[in-house]
Amino acid sequence: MRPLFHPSIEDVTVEAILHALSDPVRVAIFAKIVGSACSQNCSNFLNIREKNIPKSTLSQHFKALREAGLIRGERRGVEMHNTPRCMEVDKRFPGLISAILNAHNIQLQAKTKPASAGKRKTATR
Amino acid sequence: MRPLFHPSIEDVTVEAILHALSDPVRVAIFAKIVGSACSQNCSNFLNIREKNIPKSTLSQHFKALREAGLIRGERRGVEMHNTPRCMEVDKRFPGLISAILNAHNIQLQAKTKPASAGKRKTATR
DNA sequence: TGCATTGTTCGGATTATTAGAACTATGGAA
DNA sequence: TTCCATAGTTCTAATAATCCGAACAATGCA
Repeated sequence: MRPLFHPSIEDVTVEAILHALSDPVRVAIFAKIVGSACSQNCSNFLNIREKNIPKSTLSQHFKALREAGLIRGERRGVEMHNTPRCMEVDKRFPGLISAILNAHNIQLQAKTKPASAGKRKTATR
Repeated sequence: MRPLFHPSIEDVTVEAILHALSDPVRVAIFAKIVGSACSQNCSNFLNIREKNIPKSTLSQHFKALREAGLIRGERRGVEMHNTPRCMEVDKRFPGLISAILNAHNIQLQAKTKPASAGKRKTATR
């Protein structure tokens, strides 16, 4: 089996990061990896966002996140440990990841409680 | 000709924004629209980033930016005036757009002058 | 050795992106 | 008014990317 490829931090591009995080499943995965204290293996995400993701698709998603430079994957025995590369990425592109994750959270909150402050003006032209 | 569609700000999603800006041509267009004082028409971008973009492709790119909620397009006579929607978007997703544009600038600078401060450590592992 | 578990790779179907050609819409000049 | 130039859009077909089931590889354990 082919060894995992990780770009060195100076080869990481904004385009690749944005593309990787423009997929709802992938942001959800990334957000969970960032938010959890210990590293996560892939199968923890077989049903994320109330959807059943086939594991072949999951594998591709993790590959996309890895090759965008967002996570680091390390095989440990039969499973894989995924850790975020936020520190490095943040040094290269300050504030980028936190702004994206923050926006992602705002959107989630607006979706789960739509009756709150979101509708003060009925339709913002 | 079909009227232009613009999403209202609460329908704008992070995914759509990231996807729109994950294309090198589209970020370049958007950055220029944001950076210029007056509104820009589409044909100003027929050759951006030293590439010749066919106008049918350009038209699709502008549609993508519009429908992501990033710009507002307004037909004035024969041409179109494009203005950014940064204010609205920033109210919804604070810091998102500026972080992306900032990262984009960092990347551009690193590309145009690769011999400067970018290589203090020969290879950042 | 045999098997369960975890993740990858392959192949075909579906979907998105690209760009040339034909088209629409507007403003001016003759 | 008629004709033409200009600015964008839509149509269509080729190409590329994505998705997911099936087959596979790699590890750990009974």
